[in-house]
Amino acid sequence: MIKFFNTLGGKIETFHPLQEDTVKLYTCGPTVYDYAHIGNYRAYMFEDLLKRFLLFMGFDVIHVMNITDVDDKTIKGAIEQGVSLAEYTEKYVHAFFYGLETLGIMKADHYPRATENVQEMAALVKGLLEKGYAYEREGSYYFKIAKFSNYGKLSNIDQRELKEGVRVDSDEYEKESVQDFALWKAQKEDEPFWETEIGPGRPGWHIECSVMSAKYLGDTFDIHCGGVDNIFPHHENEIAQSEAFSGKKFVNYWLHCQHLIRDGEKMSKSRGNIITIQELIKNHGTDPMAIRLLLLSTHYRKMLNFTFDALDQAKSSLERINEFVAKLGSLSLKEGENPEVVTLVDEMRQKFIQGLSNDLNISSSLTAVFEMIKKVNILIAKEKILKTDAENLIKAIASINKILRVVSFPPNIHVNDGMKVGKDAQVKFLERSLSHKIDKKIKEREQARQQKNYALADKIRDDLMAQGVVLEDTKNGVRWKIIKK
RNA sequence: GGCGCGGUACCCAAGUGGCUAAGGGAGAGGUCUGCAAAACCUCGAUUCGUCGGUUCGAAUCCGACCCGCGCCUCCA
Repeated sequence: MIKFFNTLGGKIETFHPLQEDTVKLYTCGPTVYDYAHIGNYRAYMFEDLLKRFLLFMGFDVIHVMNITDVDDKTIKGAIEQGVSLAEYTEKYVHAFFYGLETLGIMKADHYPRATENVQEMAALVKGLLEKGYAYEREGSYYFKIAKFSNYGKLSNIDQRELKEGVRVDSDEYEKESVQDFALWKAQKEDEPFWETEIGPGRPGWHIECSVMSAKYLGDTFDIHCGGVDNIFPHHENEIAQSEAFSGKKFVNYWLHCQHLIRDGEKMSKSRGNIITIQELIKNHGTDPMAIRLLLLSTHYRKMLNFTFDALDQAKSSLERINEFVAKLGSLSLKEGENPEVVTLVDEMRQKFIQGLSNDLNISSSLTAVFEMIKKVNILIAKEKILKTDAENLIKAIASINKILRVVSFPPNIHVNDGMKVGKDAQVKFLERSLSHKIDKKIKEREQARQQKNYALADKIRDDLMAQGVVLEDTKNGVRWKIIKK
């Protein structure tokens, strides 16, 4: 039984998709006016966890993520730089996908762009106009909130309780009511515009999600995600537009993730406290998988306070798992299977699934993994692990790694997890090309050690260390690995 | 002012009525080692923001309060 916290209603609910084995998922994508920061990626990471978990549980997932490539900020940026809107946004779109790939976030099935769906948006505005939910003022169109009685259901904001006198866009002064929002903005001088059946202009922000979700997922679909800051007004307005137009329920489950904060404050471009993935990797030498685990390991409804200390901790946790897998691969074991291990694997798997089933409680799932590692390590120390056990354990880790996707399997272990990581592939290549050279050095060192020439042995070890290769003397011989920062 | 989220060990973080309050990181001790490193093991909160209340029993439910943060304006 899978349960999620549904913002609509504000409680935990059992998840039932519209179709038994398919989940229709819409996640709010980036506005491509600047480089995405790790706070933005936290949302995409939470959505990745959700999606991978659903896939893991046997659902098909149809995933749509919009790309907002026209809005006030993109227009402003393009004008400032004297380039076309498309030219301006393209580099950020590119960077966005680079970030997804770096962090191992699965691709959506569709990435519709606002600029490619403008005519459909105009058609929706026209439809709302005909049904009396919209009105026109000087070429702009607004949604008439007074007409939509369900307004405020998602965010629990009663219309009357909206703070009076808050800032109103200077170009929207002609609205009937402050709370009404723009569906369509009339053409302005120097700004890009589209010729449509409702006149020249450009879409408002909320309309794109209503149009593009319906286009790929239908009038009603299962899950809609985003950051908590989207609850109001963005998602509230989407509901109003979509339901007013279709007369049907828009979305069954609304899932929102909390913010990533830094030094106690929300990370955002306007506050100037952002950190990008590129910055972490290039300036701090961070392993992208440590970033992934950090973003993943705090429950999505809890604020995540980003610190470099937390990043180090995530990296250490990750290494614990990686070391475990590497150890399993390097042991020389007797044939056979220990029933105790079979039970441990079963328990881990069960608890792992149970955790995620409970509103994506990743902490509980990770605990299951670490508990198993701990118990197996004891068995390894007692030499109670047999060959089949090691294989089963590796399979089990590979299996849950379909969701976590953070584990690096050493070159001698071949797992088909169907996913390649850029960084992993790089490291593996490095390992292969260095392998011969290092083996030679290790032999030299072993010789020196046998002759009790420890000075030479230590020098060889230090030299390799300087090159980022760590040697470890174990019972089964010398093991080496490349240290990733 | 309205609507929300959170406050559990040095740090991160589960647990939401009852066995010893998970797990990870850091630290201390130990095993291993020529020495290291790495790895592994052991240890760690009589206590869950504060104060009351309900209960045989509360970190968990109720009330009040304190603190931090977010949204109400573009924002993941």
